[in-house]
Amino acid sequence: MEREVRVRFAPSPTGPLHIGGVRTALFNYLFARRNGGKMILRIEDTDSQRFVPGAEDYINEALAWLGIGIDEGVREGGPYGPYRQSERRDIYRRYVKQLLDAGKAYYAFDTPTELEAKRGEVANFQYDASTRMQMRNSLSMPADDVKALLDGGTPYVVRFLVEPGRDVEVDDLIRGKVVIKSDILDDKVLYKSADDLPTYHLANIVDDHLMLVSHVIRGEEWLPSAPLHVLLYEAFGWTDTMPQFVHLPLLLKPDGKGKLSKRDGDRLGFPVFPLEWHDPKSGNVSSGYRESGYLPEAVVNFLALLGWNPGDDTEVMSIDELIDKFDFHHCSKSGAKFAFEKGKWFNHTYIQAMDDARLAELFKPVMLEHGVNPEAFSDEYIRRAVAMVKSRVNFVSELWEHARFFFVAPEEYDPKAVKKRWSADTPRIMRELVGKLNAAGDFASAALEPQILGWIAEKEYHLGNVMNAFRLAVVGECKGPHMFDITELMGREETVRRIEAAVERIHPADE
RNA sequence: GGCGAUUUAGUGUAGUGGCCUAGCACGCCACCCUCUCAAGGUGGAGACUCGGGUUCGAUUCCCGAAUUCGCUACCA
Repeated sequence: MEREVRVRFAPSPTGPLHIGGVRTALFNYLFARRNGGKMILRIEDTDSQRFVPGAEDYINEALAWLGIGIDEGVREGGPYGPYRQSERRDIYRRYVKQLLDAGKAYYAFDTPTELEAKRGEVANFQYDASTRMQMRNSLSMPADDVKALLDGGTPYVVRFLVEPGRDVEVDDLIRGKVVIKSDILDDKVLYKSADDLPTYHLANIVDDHLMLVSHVIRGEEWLPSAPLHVLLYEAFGWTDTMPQFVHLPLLLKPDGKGKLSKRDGDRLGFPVFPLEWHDPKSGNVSSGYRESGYLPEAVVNFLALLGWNPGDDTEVMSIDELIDKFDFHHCSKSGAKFAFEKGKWFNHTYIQAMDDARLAELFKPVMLEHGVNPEAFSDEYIRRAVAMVKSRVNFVSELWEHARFFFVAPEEYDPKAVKKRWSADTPRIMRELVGKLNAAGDFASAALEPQILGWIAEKEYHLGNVMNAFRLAVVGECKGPHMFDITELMGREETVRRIEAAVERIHPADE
């Protein structure tokens, strides 16, 4: 019978959550929801050396921003807690002892310095069946000596005893069966007495087992250690409930080589973190998707399509649609270069589809940043202004450069446009235009347009020149939405004021 | 070096032996639309890593090579 789907996202709080980690979290979430299962967030803080304060909060906030819901975790609680590994020491100790008692693990007293020296003198040194008897451990030393060291409080680690000569099989949902020889595996450290904490491998297996995890969905960088994990399940006698492994392809640098790293973002001009991160140690600030103006639903959609597809040509999908279509059958096996250009397009697409009122709300802080108080304008005015220019932006922040003229009269005029569209005769025509605008009854776009166009035709003026001079006066440059839509929103008074100001201030380039 | 994974246009991908003169999207180019800039519409350039097999027939199956990536810590 099928067991309940329970997946976990298990980041380690050593810094801000990376966008690749976000993708892993997303796939876990999508799979859990698709199968009516549970999503667990487990904090893997077994490396006391690399712990970074604030990282855990960051992880929670980032997932919340993206809409990746957690069913069980540090904040949410749940029946299999605690969900922070540093709080599970008792549990790990018990299982380490179990392995020790069963002879599947042993004590090792080699210091890090000794190991380092060994690696220096022996090429490709590996702590395994071929070398362990030459090292200082409970296998190579007399029992009395071991006991003495232990009693004396000598720091030690517990290593997993890997039996050589075996083919270890890992069944992966994306890659099929992967077989490796146990000979090439080393006796991994499972536990370190120095901080009374297990390493990833032990904690991971114990927790996944205890938390009833059905599918381990993680990045491909874990594939090489999956055989070790299989061996661990065997050693504990848990093979019948061993989770199904799924190793996701990695997110690669967009330009050259290697997996996407924290440095790449600022180097290539796109964020690699969901949220802005202020490093507590260095004080460095790394940009985030949220602060860069990305919409969470766009980020989710974009990320979902990096390494997965719905099996058809559909690309724009809400998170609910993604959940509905998600499966591992359509996951690709190879790493995906991080295509941030397409990410922009997704954001563009989501902005177009967004409700104008919501977009206007998102735009208000941007106005404030540019010294314009949104309170000085009606919500409707802002909403309509934003609606008119949104088709040309990828980000909410870009709305400003396209819509600023709705809020601030031009202070200067694009010199190239002036040169092209503002001739000696233009001021006269513009004054005439002002007269027409003042005389016009209805200032609505549909009503005003035929009147002005009619006047231009009647006078046999050059349509392009007049309209562009008009635009130049009102907008400050020759671009933007339909001219009469602009004037309708701006109103007669402001339109006329701007034309008069332009006539005052623009002097056609001499010669 | 060892081990593993991987391989369709610049990028993300569809494709499970004939429907492929290889589809879609981003990006790029052109045209249309148009008072401008976008958006939108239409069209275009652009790919099955290579070499052997298997087969009547391979992008699709097998073998080999190459490529790229990952792992190789008392980090995850």
